[in-house]
Amino acid sequence: MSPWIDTSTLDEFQTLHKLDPADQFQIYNGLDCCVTAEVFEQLSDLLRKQNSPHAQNLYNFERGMQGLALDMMRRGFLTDSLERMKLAEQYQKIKSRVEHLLNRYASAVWGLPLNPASPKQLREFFYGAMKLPEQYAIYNKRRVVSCNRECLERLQAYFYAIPIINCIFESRDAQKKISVLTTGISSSGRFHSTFSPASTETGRWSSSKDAFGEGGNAQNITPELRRIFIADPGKKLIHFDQKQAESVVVGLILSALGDDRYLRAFQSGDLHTTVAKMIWPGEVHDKKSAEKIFYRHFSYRDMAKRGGHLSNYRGKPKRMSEALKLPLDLCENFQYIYYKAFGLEKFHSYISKELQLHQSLITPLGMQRHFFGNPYDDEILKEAIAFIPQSTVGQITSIVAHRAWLKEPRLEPLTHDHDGFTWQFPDDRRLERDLAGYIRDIGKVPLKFLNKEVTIPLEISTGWNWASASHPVFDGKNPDGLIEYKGEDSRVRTTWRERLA
DNA sequence: ATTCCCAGCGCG
DNA sequence: AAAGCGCGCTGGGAAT
Repeated sequence: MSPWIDTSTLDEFQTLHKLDPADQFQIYNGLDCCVTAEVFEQLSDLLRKQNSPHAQNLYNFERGMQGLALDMMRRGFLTDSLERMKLAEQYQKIKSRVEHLLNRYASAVWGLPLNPASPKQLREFFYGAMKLPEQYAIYNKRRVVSCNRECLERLQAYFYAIPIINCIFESRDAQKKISVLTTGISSSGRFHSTFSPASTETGRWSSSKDAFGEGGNAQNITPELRRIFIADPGKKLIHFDQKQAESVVVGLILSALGDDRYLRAFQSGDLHTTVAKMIWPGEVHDKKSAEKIFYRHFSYRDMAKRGGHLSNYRGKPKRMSEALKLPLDLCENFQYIYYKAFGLEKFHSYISKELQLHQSLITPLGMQRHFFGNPYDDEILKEAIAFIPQSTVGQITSIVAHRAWLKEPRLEPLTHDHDGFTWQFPDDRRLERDLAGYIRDIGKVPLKFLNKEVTIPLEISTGWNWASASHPVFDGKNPDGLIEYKGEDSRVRTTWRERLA
């Protein structure tokens, strides 16, 4: 028999800690339920007083996503343990080797070892011991002396620093991957994440460690590591992504403002390839040549995508030249042509005007975001310019996943990555065709902005691991990876057969 | 020994 | 003066 406890007068030290643990848990439970209910009463009151359909819609929308999110969190994503251990070992070897080498270089310079993960040591080493000119990066609108990748790349102009910097890059790359491969995968070999449908400014989902502190963010896994993520035995992955999604939304807005050139460029072919052709007319003439590697694991097309995005969202040529490793004059020229070709300044000035009139924006899907900063400030303007495309695309993904979750139990939800979503389903060719058709159907989410309407096309792919089969990093050696589904997939699960043999 | 912040970096 | 936006995690290192 538990005592009556009045929590409004409960003293933590005088009373609570003297109760037996069962009673303490009861109190904890009671507070968890009752305080939540009290918060709800207060919040719904606020919502009523605000009398805004947008706020109520957003609340309903995000609340409705919780079941789907919980389903994904409980299921987790199976990983290939053997492959995972092999990769982790491989990166660990690379890391020890380059760090050994790095320490030899460092000893020669300043008689001490050098930890490539320590910003402090790196600064002292390059700008102190080696006397190289200080390089700056910008964090949180602050300009600081830094040794991040861009800064070190600039230091490669000093030839004697090149081998040292290369060691640091190799070590950092390896470490990043090791941490994903080794941190907290449950004993069943599954990677679990928390998915939060209501934690971002834009209405995107966020992903993080699971409730037990294991697993991690499933939204920042590199193409290379995605190969570790596999379908359960007897299952196959099906994935959609929204093609050039944010660009379409920018195109929709421009079109509603009376300029449909950007939307037309998208409708007449691959937009990012078109942009790549504009930047590298000598190297890129079609989609195939656009997919050649340009820098690290980025293709020309990837770079064009980033350059286009950056320019759409008001990135300047200087920033672009650093991000895309291109000469400044080329970027200035590119952006001049790009803006002129598509009339992007109309998009920017429209957002600026809305911001100044209302201090808020409403997306084609009815999500409203308030901007509390100075509406004449460029910083707020940039947030606002990025808001509508980001929000719209993220919410479409959620809508499609939610529709499937309500109606199609054979689609087991696994991950949400902003412009795309991945499920697994029982590995059967007829079912595969039906489900691909089903996703294509529910994937049609018309967007209306002012007087214009557009629907973002989906690309559907299937496979047994989460990496693209055709991604350049695999050099054609990922036969089980995702490939675009065009009515039939004649493959069988190769690695699985080898594993059983 | 633990907590907190920063720098750096992955994804969309 | 110049700066795309949105997230979350790790390791280093200072603070507690």
